[in-house]
Amino acid sequence: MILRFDDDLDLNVIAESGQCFRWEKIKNKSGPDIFRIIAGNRVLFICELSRGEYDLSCSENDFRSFWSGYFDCETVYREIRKTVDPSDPFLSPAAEYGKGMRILRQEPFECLISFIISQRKNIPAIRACIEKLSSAAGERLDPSEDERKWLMERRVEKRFFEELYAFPTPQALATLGSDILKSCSAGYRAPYIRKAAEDVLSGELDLKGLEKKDDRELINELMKIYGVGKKVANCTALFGFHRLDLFPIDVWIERVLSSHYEKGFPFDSYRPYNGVMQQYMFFYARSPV
DNA sequence: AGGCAGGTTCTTA
DNA sequence: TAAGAACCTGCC
Repeated sequence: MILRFDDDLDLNVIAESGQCFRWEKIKNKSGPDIFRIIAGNRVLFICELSRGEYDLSCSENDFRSFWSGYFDCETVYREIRKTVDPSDPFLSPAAEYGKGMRILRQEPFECLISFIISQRKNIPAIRACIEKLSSAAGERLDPSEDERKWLMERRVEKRFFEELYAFPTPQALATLGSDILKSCSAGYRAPYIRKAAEDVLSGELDLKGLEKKDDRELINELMKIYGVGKKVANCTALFGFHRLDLFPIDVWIERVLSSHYEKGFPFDSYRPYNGVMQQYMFFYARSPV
């Protein structure tokens, strides 16, 4: 389907934002690059044809029922971006550089496990680990006939869609052999992953139930999970529970805060969207220039 | 070769 | 309560 969407949506920015780890950019010599997105047990291929015009592999129905929510199409990020203080010497250029950023609505369990994995790993390593886990324990994902047709027409190489795996369910992760878990490069995080999956499976950890808690209480609950500290809890809440005001502080943001905000970041000015500001700052701080 | 990468837990004072 | 060590693994 063709989508016309005039709010901020830059696929390159989101793919490199560090909020999601299963976006793969498929380079295309004879047209716009195509992004393959795996979310839960769904896959979507999408590219930007021209400014504000996107080509998606899904049906309009699938877009309405799932992807539009995933991309958080209801929220107008352009308006949030415009609230950035133009005289802020760091955030202002950061927001300009990160124009097109959105906060995806990702699935809480997938998010939780992904950010547990992320500790002391760089982004390529996080991706690799999640891919290994998914192919070891995830359900096989097969594009529909229509999607295949879409892919063939655009000359997408088969290796990009012939063997895809969903993110593993709590059940699958809880019962995965620890030797296999280790072989997915989970390292010392393996017991954390196992325990979190077991707790969700047993009902001791009720992620669905956490949705009604306020931000403070949600963070509190997430931090009770073995292997989840302040940073992972904040990332899970921001990206997995769509708590747009939460502001995860990792090493990159820490550097930004200490070098540009000695007197403190103006959180009060950006409520309830401090998390969006965090994404601009993170993306800008990590930019090659 | 040794340090480091989107941290957290465990130990010690 | 706070600082420091230890932790898997892969990549420079």
